Amino acid sequence: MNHEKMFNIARKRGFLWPSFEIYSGVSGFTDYGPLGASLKNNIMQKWRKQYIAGEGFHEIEGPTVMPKEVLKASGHVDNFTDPMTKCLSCGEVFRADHIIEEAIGEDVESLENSEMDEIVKENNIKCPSCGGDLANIWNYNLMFKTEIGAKGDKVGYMRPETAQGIFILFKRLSRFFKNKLPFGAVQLGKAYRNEISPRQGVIRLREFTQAEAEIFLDPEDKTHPKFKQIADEILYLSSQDVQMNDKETLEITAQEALDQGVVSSETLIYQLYLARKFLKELGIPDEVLRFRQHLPGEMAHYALDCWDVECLTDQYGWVEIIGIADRGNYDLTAHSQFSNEELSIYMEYDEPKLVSKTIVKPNLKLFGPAFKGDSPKIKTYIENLSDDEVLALKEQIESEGKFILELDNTFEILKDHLIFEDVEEEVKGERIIPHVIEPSFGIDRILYCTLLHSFKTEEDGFEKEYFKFAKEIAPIQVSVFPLMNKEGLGEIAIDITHKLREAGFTVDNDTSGTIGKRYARADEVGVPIAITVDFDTKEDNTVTIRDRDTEEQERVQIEDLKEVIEAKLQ
RNA sequence: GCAGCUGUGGUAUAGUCUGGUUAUUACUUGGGCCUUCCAAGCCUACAACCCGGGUUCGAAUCCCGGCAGCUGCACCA
Repeated sequence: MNHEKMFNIARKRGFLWPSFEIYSGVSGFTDYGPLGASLKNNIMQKWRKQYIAGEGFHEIEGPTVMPKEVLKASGHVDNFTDPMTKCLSCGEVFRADHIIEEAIGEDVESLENSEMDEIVKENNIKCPSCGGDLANIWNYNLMFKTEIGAKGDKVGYMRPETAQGIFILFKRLSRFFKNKLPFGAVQLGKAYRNEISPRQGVIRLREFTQAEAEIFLDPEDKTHPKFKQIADEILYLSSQDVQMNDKETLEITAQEALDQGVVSSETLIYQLYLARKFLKELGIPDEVLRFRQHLPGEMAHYALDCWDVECLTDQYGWVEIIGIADRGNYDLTAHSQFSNEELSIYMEYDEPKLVSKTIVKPNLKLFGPAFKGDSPKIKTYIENLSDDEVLALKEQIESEGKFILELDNTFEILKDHLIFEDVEEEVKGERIIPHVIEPSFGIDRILYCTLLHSFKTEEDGFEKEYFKFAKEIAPIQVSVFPLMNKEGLGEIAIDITHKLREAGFTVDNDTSGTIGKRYARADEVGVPIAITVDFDTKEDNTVTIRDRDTEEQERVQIEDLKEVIEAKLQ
């Protein structure tokens, strides 16, 4: 693990470049060079393979600009902010709550801005650097704000996470999945957060790529059909208990994690397992991973349970690269309220249930004449009472003989106006709001950790530094070189390069320097397979094919190359 | 956002304190020679003073502002 050396080579060979460099750069952004972009695509493609093909989920792609309403409902407009104030004389900007806390020694985090303004006035709090007056407090929102349309009166934001794009499609998705739980939708794409001071390279970006899956579940049934297959897998878990009581990391099977209640559901455990499998196949080993449960105070207010997957780095310490949360029904409930849409799903019972209850209806013979023109609205009120309210009404009328109803007028409802009936009703199912389990991957951070942990150094006369990428994600799959640049070997190498490109491989052709140097260059960027054209090639149409990891060579007929390479890349 | 330190070819650096020649050296990269399988050697070429302003006859060097990086503080729903 060596951030500095790794980062140097990553820059030199075209993985990660600073953004807007010729204009001195802007922090919080990064450019992926040719190999970086390719590596990132390969990682995302692998993610798709695992979560779409592997789990039967489906991918959607929503807009990155969202109207204010969506983010109002999700809570981002109101809560994704810091209160700020500014000195009117020197222009310095401060976190308002921090200045106040410092001045009066009280925690004011939960107060409204206007309340904090009051405190500033009452306590005569001034600018800490020059003593000037402070402006009224405003909220600095971490979202990038923009305008939709020419009139500029429709406020939009760059999405701060991809998840909301899935929640707002719930009705459509639910129908797409034939209204059957569980189902999962995924989205890969950019998200934006205008961080106040991002300083950790690709670890904390203002524009970053997420891959998220939203798995919609029956709240009563969070079992997972494939759980049995992974029940014996060992998991390394740092639970709340482990963290708070300084215990050893748990090393238990998935089944034990479930039985002991360490993780709350089969589906959540299964997702932890999947995350680990994914990272392992990218070349990030168990030793540098930690599965850490959020502490009670750390957990977002909506989360029922939340686990972070963290990866060890030498430069930044433990870095959160994946979050796996049980968000309950928080998001769907919020969007349902704000949009007035029914975001629930009808669950049919295995067997219809017989429910006995009391219903109430107006005794129309007496009801109509008693209330005349007012009867329709009173009737509507009575019919919309909940089961419990009907019981309460019945009780009151039976004991007191009447019920006073306050609508736009006061009405006196007598016992004779109503008919109560005890009935048995057959209920075939009910509408429920699904719970959501969300694995959320930070692709840029995962790419960084992949680079870091694929990076190897060896002392071999000189220092050898190279990326040993998992074959599946190597940005260049094959390098082809002539042994020497003469007697037409170069032309044969170019010919093979073209043929392999047509066969669908990413192929590099390298003719400069010596053969040893070319191998070294290929190794540096983790090319798994190198092919050398030599003088025998001209005689018998064979080439040597060399495996990066074993350095073993074998001779292969040119026409067999495609199959041999395919087999080696498996 | 605050404080401190830093900023020279692709990389690593000399020069900055004490202003003055064509900005040092190595590696890398491109072209060539040589070379029969893992960074050999030789020739050659490309390539830099973070940006802007100021002081000065003259600024990589001194001063101011900005940007970026590192460290600490703060922030990270």
